[in-house]
Amino acid sequence: MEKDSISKKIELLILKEYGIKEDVEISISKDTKHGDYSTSILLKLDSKYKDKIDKIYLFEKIKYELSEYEVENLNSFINISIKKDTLENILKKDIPKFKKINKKVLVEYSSPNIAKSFSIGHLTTTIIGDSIYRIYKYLGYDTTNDNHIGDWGVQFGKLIYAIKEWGNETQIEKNPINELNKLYVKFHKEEENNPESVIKAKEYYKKLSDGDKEITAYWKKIVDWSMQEFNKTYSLLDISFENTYGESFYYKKAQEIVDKALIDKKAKIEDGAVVVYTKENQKPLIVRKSDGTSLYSSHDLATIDYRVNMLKMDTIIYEIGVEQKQYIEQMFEAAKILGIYSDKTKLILISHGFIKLPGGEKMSTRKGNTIKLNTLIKESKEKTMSLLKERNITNNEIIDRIAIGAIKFNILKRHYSSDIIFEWDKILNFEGDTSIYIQYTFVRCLSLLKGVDIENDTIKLENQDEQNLARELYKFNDYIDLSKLSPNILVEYLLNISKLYNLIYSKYNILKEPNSIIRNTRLNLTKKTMYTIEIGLDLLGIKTVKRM
RNA sequence: GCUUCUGUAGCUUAAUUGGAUAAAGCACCAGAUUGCGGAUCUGAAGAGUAUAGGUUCGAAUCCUAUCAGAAGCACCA
Repeated sequence: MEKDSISKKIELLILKEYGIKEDVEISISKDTKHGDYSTSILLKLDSKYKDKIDKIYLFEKIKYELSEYEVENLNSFINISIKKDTLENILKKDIPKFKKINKKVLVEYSSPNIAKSFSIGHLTTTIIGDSIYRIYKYLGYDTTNDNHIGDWGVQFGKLIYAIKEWGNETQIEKNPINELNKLYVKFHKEEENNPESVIKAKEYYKKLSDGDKEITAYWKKIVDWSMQEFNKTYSLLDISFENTYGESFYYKKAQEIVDKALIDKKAKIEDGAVVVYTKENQKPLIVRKSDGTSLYSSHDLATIDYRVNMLKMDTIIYEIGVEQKQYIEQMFEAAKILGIYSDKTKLILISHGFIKLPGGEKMSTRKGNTIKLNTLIKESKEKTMSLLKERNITNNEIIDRIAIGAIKFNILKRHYSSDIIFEWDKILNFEGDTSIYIQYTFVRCLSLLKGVDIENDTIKLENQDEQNLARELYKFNDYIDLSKLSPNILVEYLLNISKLYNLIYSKYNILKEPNSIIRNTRLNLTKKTMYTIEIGLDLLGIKTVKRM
């Protein structure tokens, strides 16, 4: 990345000149007036070391060091611009690939609960997590992903009770999640007047934990039924997981961790349950229930243990809802106290906001006001289909790519932490800052280049519009790096590229341009824009189309 | 009650984590078309970032208080 190489050069220079080790942050300039990259290092050093540093002298040194760029000093900000001939040269070349980085990264996302339907509430984690996974991989990290499904816990005791009491297996098999959901709801109604059912359910969970054959067989069926449906959804969304270690994978290890914590006196028994004290003024974390069974917190501790100590991950990213934020942070804390991980491993929590209904109401399975993902996809497809029909396109793959892209884009374009109010016309908006706009730009490039020969040796950036586009294209890799935990930055970037290209497209001739050098330059810009969009959209999990 | 988070044009959101004149889309208004795909392009208007203080060369971003909203508070995940 350009950014990093510039910052390293300046850091070295400062070290050599003053013996000071200082991080030099290079940012991509927001305003074209401020060049391509800029840094406020002079101001920072000045306020930190006052008399030791001569700003003018240091600036001259930096300017000399960065002679391959145009460097200027404006109110003590250093603005760095890429020279025109560098831009022209780079336009001839392919987009550079990132080198392999010897760091292991795991991204956990999606993580639905077995036997519950996949609502649009799960969409955020699934789509953002997937984009983060794709970006890390592209950046060269040794990256993997894990769908931490909720396939263990008392709810299975409840479900098994419900199936045994009221279930009809052939009926369940036809429409598993729907039927299981009904049974689950029925159980919750029943438990009020029949306390016996809860006791029974807990017994089943205990039996499951102890490996009882009959109960385990039920559990397995429930998991398989659900996974079949989830997998359909994932393939529709073009999302795949390298690992699906659910909670069931960890419950035994969880118990061992708790046993060890007790021996080490890092956990204690209170009211029959095992707890770990974390921060002062904070309620302790329960890691084993008083009936001896494990629960989510201990499964999560075992999960960290496995990822850090078995898989040797350097960075673990959790893409999870805000409602779990405080809990997860406490659990991280507990993991540290128990010696499961140290600062050597980075645990990153990406906590996304809610999807709410208009009026601010939260969706909940119990209230029955959830919007199913399948419904959303269906609506999006119908809208796409009717718009494409006007253009005589009925190709299913094109419909899918546009419809699914629009859904993903709507989630990815905002910062993950903000809540989303679900309104049909907004989430299915096809105008303005949308994936459709970017896909359309791609189609324009593609159809323009059809059957055209591009020469590589003659490129001259004649006007400001062409230069602006070339400059932005040049920074693609910098932007990818910036967006690794915030895909919305990449979204913004791709929209900007599209805008810059569309301006050129409407303002100038490309194919009809008589001057062969100018024509060729614009064709190269077109090609580069096209590839940039294709790679960029792919990192968001969105596909391009050939016509629309 | 305690803890955490949020508050930015009429609406939906950005702002590279403390940097330069707060940036877009929608809606509204005015324009571009015998075009390489108009799902396009140009322009205008619109906020000084909930409020009041403070720290700093420099604040939407940090600190304090107030107001408004949301979430989490032990054997669910």
